[in-house]
Amino acid sequence: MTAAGKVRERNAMRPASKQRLRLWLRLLRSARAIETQVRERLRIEFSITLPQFDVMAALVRTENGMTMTELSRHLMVSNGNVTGIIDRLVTEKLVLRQAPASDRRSFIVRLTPKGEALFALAAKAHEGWVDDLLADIDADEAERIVNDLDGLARNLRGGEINS
Amino acid sequence: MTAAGKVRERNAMRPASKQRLRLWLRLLRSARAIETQVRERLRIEFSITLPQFDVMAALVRTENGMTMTELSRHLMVSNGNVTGIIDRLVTEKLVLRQAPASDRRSFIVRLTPKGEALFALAAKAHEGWVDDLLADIDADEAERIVNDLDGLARNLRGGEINS
DNA sequence: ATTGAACATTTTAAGTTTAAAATATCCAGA
DNA sequence: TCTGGATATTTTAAACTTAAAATGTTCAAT
Repeated sequence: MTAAGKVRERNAMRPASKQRLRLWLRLLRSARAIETQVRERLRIEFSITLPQFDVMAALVRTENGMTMTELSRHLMVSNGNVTGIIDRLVTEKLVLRQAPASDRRSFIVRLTPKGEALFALAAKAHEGWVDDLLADIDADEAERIVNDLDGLARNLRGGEINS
Repeated sequence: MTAAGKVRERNAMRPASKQRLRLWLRLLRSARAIETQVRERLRIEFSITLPQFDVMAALVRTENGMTMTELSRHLMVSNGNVTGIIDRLVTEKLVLRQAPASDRRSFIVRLTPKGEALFALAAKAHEGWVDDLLADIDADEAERIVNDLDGLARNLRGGEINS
């Protein structure tokens, strides 16, 4: 038997629970490896942090901004967390907080023109980095995994799923 | 054409770079969703944090402990980070630092018997949680994704790959 | 033996993250 | 109108995280 065949046989013998545990560890490890790369490049090339990039990526899709709670849910981070990230983005004049007339509890967060311009550059670079980092995975493989992960995410209460 | 067929056609039209970007966003989202669940349950049931669990998981596999640097590389976190996590685990008497005679720069970190006992319980529970969370993915699917992610990880300098 | 580069770890500063408590506001029902 | 539960956000405390600088140690080449 080939070496690869032996690996397959050994894996097939694992109970499903062990396979899923392996999958989870791989998932975490891969996500961390990519995150580390992206974080470092964002810092060096654009002087922004990954969470700040994530917030801007959420905002750029919306016509009318998002509230703090919407951001928190979309990014799957705690609500208190968003406050600090937005504070720093406001300081850098990349986003602004607007008080809607209708509900004085909430704020609408929007990108400023400066934020839009910076994000456009960063997003373009970001797509290129990811394309390089994932170069070993072709489009079909990528789609298959995306679909598998979609099924997975439906089991987990909480987070939104977006394009 | 079926709705699923339309989705496939639309996805097939995307350039590979967009597909890879989608994959990365899904990967991050799935990992976060699982992490949130695991973190909460570890805290509630075992009063430990996820990073502390990760450290103990690394240590339990070793016969002779690991140095701080080995831990840092294995977990793919910065070296300074490990210091604080170990400090807190030492306070809880779950691990201990040993000074090896050979090299006074380094420390060997080991699980205490208390740490081993706690981790054994937590690891068993953890495997069950992950099995539930990933229940939609069968063993074959899991193995396929694991293999795909392995190929991916090889592109990324740094992190170790482990069973 | 000395020196200097490499290595292991800790420290520091800034930012992120969470859970939980506190504040302020909204809104529906009595 | 009033009251209470729900909602939106901020604050707080503790832990995590990183990058970079500082400290101490090792080791090889002189």
